[in-house]
Amino acid sequence: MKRPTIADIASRAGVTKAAVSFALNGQPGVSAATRERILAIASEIGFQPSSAAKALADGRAGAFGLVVDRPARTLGTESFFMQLISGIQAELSRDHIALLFTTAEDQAAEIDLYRTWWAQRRVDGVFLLDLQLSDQRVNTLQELRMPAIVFGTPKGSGSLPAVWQDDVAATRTVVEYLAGLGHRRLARVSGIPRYWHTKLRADALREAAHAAGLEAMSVEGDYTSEHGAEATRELLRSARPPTAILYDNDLMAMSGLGVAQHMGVRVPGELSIVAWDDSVLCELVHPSLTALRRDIAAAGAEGARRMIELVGGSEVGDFQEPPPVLVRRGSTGTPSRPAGRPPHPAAAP
Amino acid sequence: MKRPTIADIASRAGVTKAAVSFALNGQPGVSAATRERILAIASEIGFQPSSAAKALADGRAGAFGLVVDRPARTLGTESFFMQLISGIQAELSRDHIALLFTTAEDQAAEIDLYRTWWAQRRVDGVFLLDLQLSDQRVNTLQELRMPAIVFGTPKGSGSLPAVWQDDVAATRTVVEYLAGLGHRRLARVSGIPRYWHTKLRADALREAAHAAGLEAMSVEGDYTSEHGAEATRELLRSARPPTAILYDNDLMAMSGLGVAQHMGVRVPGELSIVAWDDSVLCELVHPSLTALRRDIAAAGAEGARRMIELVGGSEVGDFQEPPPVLVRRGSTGTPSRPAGRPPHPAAAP
DNA sequence: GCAAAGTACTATACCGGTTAAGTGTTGCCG
DNA sequence: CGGCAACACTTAACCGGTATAGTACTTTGC
Repeated sequence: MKRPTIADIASRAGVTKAAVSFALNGQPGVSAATRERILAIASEIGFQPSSAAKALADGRAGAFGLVVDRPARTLGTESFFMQLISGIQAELSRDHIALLFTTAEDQAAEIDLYRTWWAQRRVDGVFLLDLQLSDQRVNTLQELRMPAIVFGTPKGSGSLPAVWQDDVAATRTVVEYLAGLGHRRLARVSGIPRYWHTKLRADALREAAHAAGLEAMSVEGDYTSEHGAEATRELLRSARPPTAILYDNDLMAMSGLGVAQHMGVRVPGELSIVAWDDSVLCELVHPSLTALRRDIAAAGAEGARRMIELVGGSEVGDFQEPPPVLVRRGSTGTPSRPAGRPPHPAAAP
Repeated sequence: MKRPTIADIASRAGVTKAAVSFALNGQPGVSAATRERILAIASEIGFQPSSAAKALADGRAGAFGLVVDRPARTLGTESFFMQLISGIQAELSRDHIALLFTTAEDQAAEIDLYRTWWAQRRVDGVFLLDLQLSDQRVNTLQELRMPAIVFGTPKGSGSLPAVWQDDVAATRTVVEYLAGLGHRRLARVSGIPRYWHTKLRADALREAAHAAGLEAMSVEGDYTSEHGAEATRELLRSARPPTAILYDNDLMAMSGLGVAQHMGVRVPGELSIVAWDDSVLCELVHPSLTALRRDIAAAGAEGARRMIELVGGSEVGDFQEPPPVLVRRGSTGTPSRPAGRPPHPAAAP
């Protein structure tokens, strides 16, 4: 009933603990015959090494950490985390590495947690999310010399390797698509401005719109449906409302759609809507939402692979994900009433 | 730069490791003066005990596990897990206990994971979700003598303590509310039938409807929006469609609402909708959805407390959560066209 | 005034692995 | 046939804590 140790295997095989350790880890020092006998016994009694003993002996916790510091309620896009975690875990489970996952009240609590985990040797490294413009976590981790992989832009990640998607190219894709449909006035409901990706997307929108000869405006949001609704009302009530809005997440896009419909603005007839982050929500509403889809699980897996290399002592570089795919659905179309302009001015130069 | 150990503290305090251990753990065996000196040094150098060493010495991993085996895509939008985890973590962090969280492909993989965790002494216990009618996990955990807390009905949880909500009472609340509004024909779009809570709710609906003199029908769903939509179409096309539908989760309720509106069925005029599980989604749609709200984080915290007691060796019993609250919103009302009956037959006995 | 009891420690074994150093046997070569 | 290397192990230290047994010194009791 008691969980077996290498000592149990050793006595049953008539050798010492050391021989068992060699056999189990593929080290030289035991004959092939003995090795096989030991492995047979180990698998027969279902031996698994104690993670604590292993951690103590080799100085590796055999675990990584992931903390989310957004308040639990406003996490609109939880599917993100589940997908990320299952992608990460797919890689980690092969090496029997565990993932510590938790939520934190704020960034200070998150940093505290890193300090504690590191001091306790609970984890060998952590995954960082939602990089901010001047991110204290990066400094802390570098100072602790704690391995970390950033999911997000390498800008501002310091020496920490990043797994990132090209927000600039993605923005350009959306702008060109909308321009091609005949839109001339775009708006964006952004996420929280202190995040790097928010800034990158904002800059990219400005540039891409300029390059395509379009007007672009921006309203700040915070990923909640309330802000999505409020921002949409504001935009649609303005003197020269946009004919297309790009939302920084699916939840705001959804509530924006609701607001537009409530105000009697036809989608996509009078307003096209694009969501950043595809999800089941986008398919669920009427019309369904055109969205940027990203393979989150693949990013998680890539990050996990890099983390393993990193704690193994290798030099690890940044990794750029394949560009997100624009999934075209019912919420985007040719603007039928483009506020005093012909429907397809782009087609008539 | 190296992380300090009790040996470092011992040499700085001029005592042995044992004295430091006594001082840090509040054991007798050191004078008050020495204890204070040791504690001062410990906090000065930011000492935290190595979790591995501690685990090895006292046989406790200092961590619990939580596995979800629903496919990552379908559990996407439910904030359930985040809330549960933050509730659990709120209790665990006080004792510096970690939470291992991961997803598994299916139940077999989940059970494998439990076996591995237990054999490796990675966790001291696990939290179980979505109890099924004949749940192999319960058998496995009992056989391994692995501590576990079930989030869900005590029926079928065997000897494992459960933290549960009274689905029967909640169902009755909904039925009585709808009956009070004048509804006479109810339907339910259920979750996956192999789950205990699905069965309990089904039985409860039948009984409560019978008691209130109502008709009740049921269609099977699987928590995805596709099934929610399909089931709704089926119900509304039937010869005698219901005037109210109770959905087993928010996502199916949302898509049901969409289908109804698409079919030209007015909500709540011709159809009332109630969702099990409140979330931001329910507030987001038009009309907003009446829903059963449960304090998930509180349940998580309660489960965590019980888990700590359980691995501490105490006898732990089941805990019944406060009944879920019915949050009344725009999706429910008096049936204006109750299929050939007067609007308020309940009021005219 | 001296044994018994208590206090404040130290010394050490132990948890279950890994690993460097040591030992006995065999094989090969000149 | 002696010497040395290679092999197949064993011995023992170590990781960083906890816990038990032991020791020196002080206090208490009669």
